[in-house]
Amino acid sequence: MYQSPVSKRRIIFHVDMNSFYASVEMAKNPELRGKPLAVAGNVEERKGIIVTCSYEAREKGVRTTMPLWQARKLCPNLVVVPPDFETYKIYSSRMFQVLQEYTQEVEPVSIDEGYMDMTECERPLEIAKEIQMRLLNELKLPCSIGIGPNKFLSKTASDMKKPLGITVLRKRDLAKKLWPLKVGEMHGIGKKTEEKLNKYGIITVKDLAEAVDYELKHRFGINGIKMKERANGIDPRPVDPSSASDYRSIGSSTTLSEDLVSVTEAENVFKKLADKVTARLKAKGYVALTIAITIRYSDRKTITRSKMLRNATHRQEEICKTALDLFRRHWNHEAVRLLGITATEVIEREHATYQLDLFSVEKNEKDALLHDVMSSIERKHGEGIIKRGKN
DNA sequence: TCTGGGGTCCTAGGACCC
DNA sequence: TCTGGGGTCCTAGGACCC
Repeated sequence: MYQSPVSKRRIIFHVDMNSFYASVEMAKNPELRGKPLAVAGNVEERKGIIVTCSYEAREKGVRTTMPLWQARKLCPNLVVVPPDFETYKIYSSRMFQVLQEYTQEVEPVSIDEGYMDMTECERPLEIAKEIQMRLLNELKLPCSIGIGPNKFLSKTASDMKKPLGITVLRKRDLAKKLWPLKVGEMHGIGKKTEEKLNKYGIITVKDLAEAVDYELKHRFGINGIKMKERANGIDPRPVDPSSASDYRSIGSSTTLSEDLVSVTEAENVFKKLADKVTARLKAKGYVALTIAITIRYSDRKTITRSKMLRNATHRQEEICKTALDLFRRHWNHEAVRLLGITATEVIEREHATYQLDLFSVEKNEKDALLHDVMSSIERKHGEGIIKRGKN
């Protein structure tokens, strides 16, 4: 039988920081330790939701995404602090620095979790303990570590014991540890998919592991097959250290303090959103080929509308104008709760092709001509335009 | 007094081309 | 005379995760 090169037995760690934002706040300010602490968005009631909370707060029933007023009702002495993302990023990079001392094969998944390929490690359990202790002693941050033969199992393992857990999940443990769980507890299966699976009589992970391939394929597409593989402990995805560094999209959105009902108001919001998106594109050296907007109405119905640009851009005015055009064209005049701008199809600026070719000027009509002329003026001023290209 | 903001990936339909 | 099938691009929306 053909043996793929990745069939070598692997040892994968999943390191997951416990209530990361709250833990950083406590590391920063030790007086907060042992208190029911919540990091909550804008203290304005409408935006006030729990982003993360300490285990002391969880004991009282406080949960992530819960509105602040509700959390305070459950836990009257809740200490609430606003998020401080700059500090979280600093702690995050220190955390990853520690992980990188053990292997170069570290793949950050989010600000507070990552995979490590520890296949070459002789004593994984001891090393996991060492990493956990170092993060706790040096950064004052607790974490859970899952150890398994692939990403899915290590991720599942790290979830099994929190806080400060170390859990090994081997293939031979599947029937005992994974299969009794409800399918919704599997990473990657959310509420909707769980409901759909339940409808077909698939309740536990064991049911999924034993389900008939063609039925899954028929009802869930390629994802159905993947779900079944995971339920059987199969996951060939490699740990990819480079995957975290490239973005697919960069966006910014805001829930308004009051519903908005005019284009003028929308214009003001889009200006600020475009400022943010522009700043972040520039900071990362990206330009965008497509601009999308999100409109959420007061009944929470949400639409997205997008437009491709002729030239990749990171310019605030162009992003703002495109967003506003989209808004004018698609807004149904009902009250708006949230607006967002997302730059998608982002590419590194230096990799984009610079050009102002006669062909496209001939092909496109007046506004293209105008646009290109404007752009060429900008280029003289060092702004440079970037042309959508096929390379 | 309900429910933020940052993302990723997948699907599906219509337009268009060969 | 009257219509195949494949591929790609673009747009919209949904599900999921942290």
